[in-house]
Amino acid sequence: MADTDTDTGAKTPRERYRAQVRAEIKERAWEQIATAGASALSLNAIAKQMGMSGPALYRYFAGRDELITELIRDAYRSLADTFRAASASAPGAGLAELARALRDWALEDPQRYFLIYGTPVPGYHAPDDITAIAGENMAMLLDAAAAPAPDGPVTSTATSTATSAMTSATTALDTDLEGLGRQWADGHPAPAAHLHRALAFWTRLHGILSLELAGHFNGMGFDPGLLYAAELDDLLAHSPPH
Amino acid sequence: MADTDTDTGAKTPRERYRAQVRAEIKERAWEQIATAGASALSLNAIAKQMGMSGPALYRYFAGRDELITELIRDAYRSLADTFRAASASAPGAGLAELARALRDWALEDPQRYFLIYGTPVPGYHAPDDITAIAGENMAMLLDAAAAPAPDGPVTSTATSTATSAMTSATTALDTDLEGLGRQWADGHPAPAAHLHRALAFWTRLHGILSLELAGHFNGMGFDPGLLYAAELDDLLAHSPPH
DNA sequence: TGTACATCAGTGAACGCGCGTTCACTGATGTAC
DNA sequence: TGTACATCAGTGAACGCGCGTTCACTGATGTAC
Repeated sequence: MADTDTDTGAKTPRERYRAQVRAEIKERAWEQIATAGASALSLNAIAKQMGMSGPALYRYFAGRDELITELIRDAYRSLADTFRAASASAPGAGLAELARALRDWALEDPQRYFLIYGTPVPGYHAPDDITAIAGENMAMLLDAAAAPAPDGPVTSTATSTATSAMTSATTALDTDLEGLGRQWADGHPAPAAHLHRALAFWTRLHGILSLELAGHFNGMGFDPGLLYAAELDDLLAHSPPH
Repeated sequence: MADTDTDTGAKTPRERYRAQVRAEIKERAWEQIATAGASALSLNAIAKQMGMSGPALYRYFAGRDELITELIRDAYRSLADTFRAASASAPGAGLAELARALRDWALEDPQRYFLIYGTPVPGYHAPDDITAIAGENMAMLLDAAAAPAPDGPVTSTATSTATSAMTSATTALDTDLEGLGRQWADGHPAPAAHLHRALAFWTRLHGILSLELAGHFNGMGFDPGLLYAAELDDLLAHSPPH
């Protein structure tokens, strides 16, 4: 729904119209993906739905692949915007705010989530600018992981120092993460503990979200949102050691 | 590769041959899925690869849908066998053994993992017997979650009682899980803490595995196996309260 | 303000492809007497 | 052991479909003098 096309520069009537049609094509594409999945996306079907002929779409996209790539790009951008908004919402916004935002964003359009984090198409390789946006998201996550956890929402009675038991697997991982810390942070390298927390944040929440959206909790009769909150609380309470 | 067809009963030469061809069709199907994903599975392509005509396959499967359903069934069965073997390997086999087995099984054939736990086909609904096998897997997981954690592989210095800080999200989840506990356990209901641990086990490990297999850790240069081990250790060290 | 030209959105026909699936059939394999 | 019949695996032709994509084209919209 958001017009994510490049609207910078001049805006002649023709360009305006062009951007408008491009946007509508993408909207129909999202509808189609939501209905039958990304693999069922068809240019001809979109054209028919818009009341025009199939080849007309080639005025706006070089082909099916370019359209899909554009949708993936938009999805990553949308998530980045959501994270940015969540970070800007509160002064000391941390992982809890990002978690809430991520969950809302995923539930809002499950197929959009799957387009990014679902089963990959074996042949497809994302262009560089897309991986750059994905990295931007990880950087925001890392920033939030570096901030000290607020004791407001977390009702843990144990202090983080008392509970930071370092297992052997954690020490092995932390030494392994040093290279990544130097790669991600632009200026000073990120501590391994922060990277560890960011990764655990990502993988835990994705695990719940993807299983939930795929319907694997369906007959079980419990609220996945509570499991989501519990896993987040656990992560914030038992902070990795510094 | 394993012959999972029903081999009970008599075995006339014709039946033997029939089972053999059925098995080869499935093998080719798996190869095709591994190459181009499940959505690209084509009966005609399989037939051509086996040197026979397209319609010949209809002697063995009612259609494409039945073949895919059969593959999904086999995948669930294979995972169940793997879990059973891991449980039987050691006398006090617990979550750690299941985690190892799950990871090996997933890495052995990523597309088989995705066929079960990947992006769902929006229209498809699994038959009852498949959800039954899936439930069997969850039951084995729950059994392991109920067993006391061995202190061998886990090198945590904190005792489980000292670290079991109960967050408000956990208490909310635990009360929500009571219904599920009565539903799953055949005889006596499972405690919410065990269900909680089983669910966290599942979602955490799935989160790492699915992102890893999808290639989302690719440029990051750390070993996902270490993150996997660290998350497992964290789960075993900070046991949910009983 | 009007005319000549360039730009560009959209059409319709066509190409080649592969798909799932049906149907009537041939020929080999098994079974019954 | 041999003959008559039934079973069943596999073939080839065909149906209808929808796909992505190309091409030459019409007609409308904008631009330049």
